[in-house]
Amino acid sequence: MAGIKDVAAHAGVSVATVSRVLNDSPRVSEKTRDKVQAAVRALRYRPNAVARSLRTEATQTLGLIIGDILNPFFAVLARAVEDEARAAGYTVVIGNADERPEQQDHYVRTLLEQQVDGLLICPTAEATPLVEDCVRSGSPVVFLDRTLPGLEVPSVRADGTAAIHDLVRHIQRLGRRRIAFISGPELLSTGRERTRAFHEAMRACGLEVPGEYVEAGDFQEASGRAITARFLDLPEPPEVIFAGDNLMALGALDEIRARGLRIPDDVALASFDDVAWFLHLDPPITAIAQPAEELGRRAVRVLLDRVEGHPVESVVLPARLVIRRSCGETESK
Amino acid sequence: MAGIKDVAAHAGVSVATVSRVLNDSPRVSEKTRDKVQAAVRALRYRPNAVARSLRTEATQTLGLIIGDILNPFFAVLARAVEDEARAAGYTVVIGNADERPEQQDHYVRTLLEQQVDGLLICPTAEATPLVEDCVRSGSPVVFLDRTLPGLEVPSVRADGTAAIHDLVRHIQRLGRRRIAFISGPELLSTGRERTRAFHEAMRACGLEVPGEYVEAGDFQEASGRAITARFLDLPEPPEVIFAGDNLMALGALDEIRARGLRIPDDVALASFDDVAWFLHLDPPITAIAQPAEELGRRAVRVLLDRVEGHPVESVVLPARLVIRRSCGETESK
DNA sequence: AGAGATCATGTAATCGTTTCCATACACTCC
DNA sequence: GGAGTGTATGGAAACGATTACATGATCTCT
Repeated sequence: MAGIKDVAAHAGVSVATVSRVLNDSPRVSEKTRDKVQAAVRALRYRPNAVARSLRTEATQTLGLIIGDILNPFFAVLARAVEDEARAAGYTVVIGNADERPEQQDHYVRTLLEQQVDGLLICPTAEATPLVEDCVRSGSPVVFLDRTLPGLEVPSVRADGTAAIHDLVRHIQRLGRRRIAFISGPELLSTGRERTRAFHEAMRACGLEVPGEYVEAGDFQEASGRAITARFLDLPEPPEVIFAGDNLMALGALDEIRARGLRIPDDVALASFDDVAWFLHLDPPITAIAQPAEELGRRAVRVLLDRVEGHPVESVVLPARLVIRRSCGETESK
Repeated sequence: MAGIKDVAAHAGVSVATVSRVLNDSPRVSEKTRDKVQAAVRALRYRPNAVARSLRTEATQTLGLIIGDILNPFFAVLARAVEDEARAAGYTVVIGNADERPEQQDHYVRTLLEQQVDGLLICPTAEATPLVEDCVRSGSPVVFLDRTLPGLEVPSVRADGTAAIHDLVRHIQRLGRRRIAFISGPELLSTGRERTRAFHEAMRACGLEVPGEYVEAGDFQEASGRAITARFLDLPEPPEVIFAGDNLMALGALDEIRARGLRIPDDVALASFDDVAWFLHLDPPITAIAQPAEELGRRAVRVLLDRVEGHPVESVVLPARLVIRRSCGETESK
């Protein structure tokens, strides 16, 4: 593979000059610039980013660690992160933690060794020693979607509190009161936050939440289905089932269908997380949409600000209620 | 950041020895090994992969260029590639070409500069000069899902021919004959192949294919919807609409629903590509499933064989028909 | 006991860039 | 015309690891 030396020889100049041309430094005469560029083309020279990074101590690369690329929410996030990063001249390396702390650690370690310029993490469960370490040692890290308590790390996330209030009020106006919630894992900040918001909203609307009406799943399809089954088997089953994320909503949907119940007539369904195909279901599912693209973009901007040493602040964007038909026909205004 | 030199100083040995311990070379005494490892822990030393790569000329990184991470088919592919690569000690950098040749080129260039050890490409449209160049210059490239004619590159893909035959026969047995096909772009090998297989299958079953019953979309939702509209406006509309990929099937579904038609009673629907939520639709969609995980895994294995200089062969795996209810109730056996 | 083999360790070159500093040449100005 | 000021270029030292080769110590065998 041709190197900068070969280009220099071919153009009859020194490597320093070639390097200057490549990084279009101003101090190069028109003539030599042309000679060098001709040599570059002739030899099909391609700069070696590894060598460059070693010297400049910057890789123009960001790391992104997410729960699971197969979850549409994360896919959208990843896509947005990549687009924004590319626009800023960065490449993104995505790591799939698969919601397992040890695999998350694997990626943190690998990405740090690869000398990424910054790291975006959607943290799984509690902080691991490695993550704490790397935060403490000052690596530029930004948390995305989720946060970890007790760590001084800027984060970019959505707040669903208001939207959950809106949802409960919407349901109440449609004349239903018995709402059950499939909550997320207590270990995740998003799980905790949604559960708290649900209770608050119910109280604010003057609605009861019996203990059996809230059960924690693991954000995966199977748990959504199992919990829905238990809800429906209750002596007094709920009129509405609200799932804490899109995968558990899917599980709930399956269970409801399997029992031959109709949505929304027999039981209504709503979900946290909006995904493209909710719109295509029959009936379309009422959901709380997180601004996923915006989250991804903002996260990159915050991270790059950190990398450049600017002071940064956490970002919280509101989620919003998207009313469709799965909780009943919308009241006319 | 502590380097190998600091570790050496701390342990009272030379950098060579530290390096040997790190790469667990056998020629190190038990005692020094312990000393070095202690120093590594004490200093929280983390090897610099950039420096290592420069010296060893290997980055332990693979590049993967796909059409769009938001398409569930590619998401599954990406996930499988990553899993298999990680198992082999490699990291994967994913590039979203967004089905645009120039963006594909951007990633090819960037990934080559980053010195990836191998490149997996799902090529968009025709070969660009850059891709041809890089293939000709012997970079280890493997095509995934799609191929490019005229280039000597091993590929890993699924063949849907047999499954499309099965589908047509299935539909015929259910008593329908007028099948329309939303085909993919002529520029993509997958588009061409599916169209050819559809025609063959129809002929083999003795069914007619009027010219108006085949129209090419772009593998995106909107085109699926528009083409479906035209099909349904035909004087003699089809009894079955077969979409060439999952996104166009979604578009078709929307158009059918928007007209208040019932599936499968008024018109049946089938899709190439199976995605998780087809199962959750009402009715569940009959589809042709590609072995996406297997494709991803095999692609990595073929690529790594190439990287290691072994002779490799292209892989073709069969797609298979998954019968659900969107074409009518299955005949009892 | 001395030659030769074996083993642990160290010295220094190297990978392909960037960049600091020196240099040489051409101006301008008094 | 010599001092001063730019400007284009080159030489060579980094960056942080790996590794060929050298070295000195210890062991084995006759």
